[in-house]
Amino acid sequence: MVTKVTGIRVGFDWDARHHQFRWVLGGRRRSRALLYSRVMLRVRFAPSPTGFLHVGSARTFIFNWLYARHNGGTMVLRLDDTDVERNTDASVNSIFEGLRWLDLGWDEEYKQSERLGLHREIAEAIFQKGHAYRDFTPAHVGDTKKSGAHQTWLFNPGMRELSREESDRRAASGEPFALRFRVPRGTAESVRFADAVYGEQVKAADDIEDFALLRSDGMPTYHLASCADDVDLRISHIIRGQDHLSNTYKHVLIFEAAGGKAPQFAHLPLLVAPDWSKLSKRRHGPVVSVTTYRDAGFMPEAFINFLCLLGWSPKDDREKLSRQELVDAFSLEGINRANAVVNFKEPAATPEETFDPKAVWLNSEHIRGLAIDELSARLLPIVREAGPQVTREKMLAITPLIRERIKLLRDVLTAADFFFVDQLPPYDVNELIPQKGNAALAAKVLACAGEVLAKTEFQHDPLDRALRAAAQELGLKAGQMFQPIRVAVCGRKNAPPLFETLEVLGRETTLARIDVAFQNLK
RNA sequence: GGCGCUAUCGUCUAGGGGUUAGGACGGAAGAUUCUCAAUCUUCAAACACGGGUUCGAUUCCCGUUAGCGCUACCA
Repeated sequence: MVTKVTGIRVGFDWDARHHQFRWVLGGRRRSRALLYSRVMLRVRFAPSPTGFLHVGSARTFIFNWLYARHNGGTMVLRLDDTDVERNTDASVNSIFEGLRWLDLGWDEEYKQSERLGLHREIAEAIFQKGHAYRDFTPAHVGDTKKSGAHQTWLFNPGMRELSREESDRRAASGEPFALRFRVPRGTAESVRFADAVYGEQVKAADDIEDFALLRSDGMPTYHLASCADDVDLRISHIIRGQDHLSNTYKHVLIFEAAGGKAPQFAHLPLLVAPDWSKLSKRRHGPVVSVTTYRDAGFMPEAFINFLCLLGWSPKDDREKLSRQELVDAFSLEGINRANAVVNFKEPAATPEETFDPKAVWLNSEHIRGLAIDELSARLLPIVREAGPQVTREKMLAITPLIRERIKLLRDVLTAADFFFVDQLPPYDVNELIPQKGNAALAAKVLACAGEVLAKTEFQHDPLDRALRAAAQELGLKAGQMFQPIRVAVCGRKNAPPLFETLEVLGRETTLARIDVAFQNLK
């Protein structure tokens, strides 16, 4: 394991001369290192840039970050980009875009492709120690699963037993080979590790195949590169998806062969689709991509909150948790073992129907938890980008009227639309007609309202008094009076409370819209 | 096929040898305000199945089933 003391490196270091990891204790400042000696917690998030950042990866990132922050540890971001065939810049950008939106940050950043020398050295060392062998079998083409190769293979016969002399000779002659790990066979040995989530794990070495370390083009495989970097970067805890649980045996083997000690593992249950299948962009569309949530108007803190509740629980009845509350509450013990369904709807109609209802609800909770000026500041760019060049002041006045009426930030565009235009788009004139009334009554109400509002101060209380008085005079219920006015100024029945709305709209706009409605009624 | 992981309301989960199996979302009904929303109240809704162990299992063990993962010179 790796320790570090403020600013001083303590832990495993790769010793190129002796082909192994060695313990190092803080160089010149050894005495101080000993003084402050404590285990430094280091975690990493290691996405491979072969696609956009998806929600499962985001959750892995978040859990790592939470664990680091909870324990005062270090968060490492490492791009696992050893698959040159499939890596794309677009993917790298998408991942950073997603992570930036999450706004959690990280402390150190690495790229595996810049560390190939280290990987090869370690592969060489493992080979020199006899834990690996050259496999000159030509690479399989295509998907072996589909080509009917369902039988278990554990090693390539003939290659494992190749003498060192012959192996060297064929390698020297330029024959391509993959380097495979020589897993102990027929020894009744087993590989074990303790997983912080899944408990004690044991597997017979005989059931582990001779996995590749190096491809025939000399590039490291994921297993090798990942483990080599984990040791070199002194990662203390590997928190990752459960799809790696069975790979972990191989990793333990690599850690041990490289002369290091395996870190602590914690595997996370997977996020799956409503039909329990794996989340995939091809099958489930954009709902699996983090940026989709951003673009739909989720707030990062709500999205993070939602993801944390998938496969983890604070063990009390809290649902809405702030970033800090999550940091405080997070622990590996709270992680579940069963896969969690992201309950989105497959055929997407409206954004609200697409996403997991709980995510939407949490977002509305976080919106309501925001101070008006803060919420207003988040809403403003969304509105401006959509067209209307509202002023900051006006947005600030509108915000309290819609805060409890929007679930996603983008809902501001539909909830406050009538504040953003000079003239209302056409609406159904029949909407102007109040309960138990007709067009004539609506016209009467609007005419009256026009008169009253022309001479009323545009403040909540005066408006309230004046309009209620007018209703009484006309012998109408308040609701019958308010509806025609509301529809006249908002263009629809469902809108924020009337007096506040009129106050923000102002006398001029209000009267103009009432007049238009009055004309339309004829 | 082989190896492994998992199984509590529709979904996320709490719980754990004796409980009215708790909470949340979503759903339904009602209250309330000028509509909507918010809020409040109430209701419906779960321990996958079969064997053990036990005085007693949803909880522990075994099996079945189902889902998922790994089984690539992908990560």
